[in-house]
Amino acid sequence: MSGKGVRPRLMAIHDGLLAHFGPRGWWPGESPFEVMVGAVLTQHTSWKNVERAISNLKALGLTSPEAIMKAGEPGLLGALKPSGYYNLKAKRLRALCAMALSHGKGGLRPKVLELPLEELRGALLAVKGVGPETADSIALYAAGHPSFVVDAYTRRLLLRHGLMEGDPPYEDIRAWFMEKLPNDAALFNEFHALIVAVGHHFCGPMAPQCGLCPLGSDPHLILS
DNA sequence: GACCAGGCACATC
DNA sequence: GATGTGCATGGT
Repeated sequence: MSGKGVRPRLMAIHDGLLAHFGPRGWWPGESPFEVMVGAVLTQHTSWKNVERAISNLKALGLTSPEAIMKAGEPGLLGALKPSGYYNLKAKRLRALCAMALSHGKGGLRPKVLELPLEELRGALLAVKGVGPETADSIALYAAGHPSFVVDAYTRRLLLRHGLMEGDPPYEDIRAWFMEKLPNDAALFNEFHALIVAVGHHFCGPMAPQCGLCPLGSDPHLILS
């Protein structure tokens, strides 16, 4: 879909969701580094389980890239267990930490986060186990860059509203949002968080029907 | 017991 | 390039 009416429509969706759900306060995390960890651990995993794993890491003092490298893979497995895919995530987490440390330390706010957006994104995407959604989550929520995060709910929202058609690749959807919306990290932050909120509301296990798919139960909210 | 969750890499056709 | 599969726990 093209046309000048798109931005107002997107903003109306954003505003409607904000009015309904309130500010989401994303990302839940005490430091940029904790956001980075959470971004990897939440891959295809509910946030509840990620919280347990993060809590385990904290209890073991594994709260910095250095500590996680020092712990080794086996030293992470137990803590990561509740978040699922723990063998995989131990590797991914360490690969991310190694990359971060290669750009200098920085403790709870690793130096790598100071890179310009596209450089940071490239560095993140070069890490095995960090795909576009994880990279953009880190760029936006840990570094504060205006990088729009696209997830499964975002896709459904666009298709449900007829804003895009077919099965556009991740990069196209991200570029589309970034072209239509003002370049504002705070807006991207809230918008993605609100999309996840409405996704949970309509598509989560509790929802009898999905409001973002053609079976929609309450289109008013997201069509407003 | 089936299905899903704030993905990603890799194999195969 | 499109589609399929492994990775794994915890809630509904």
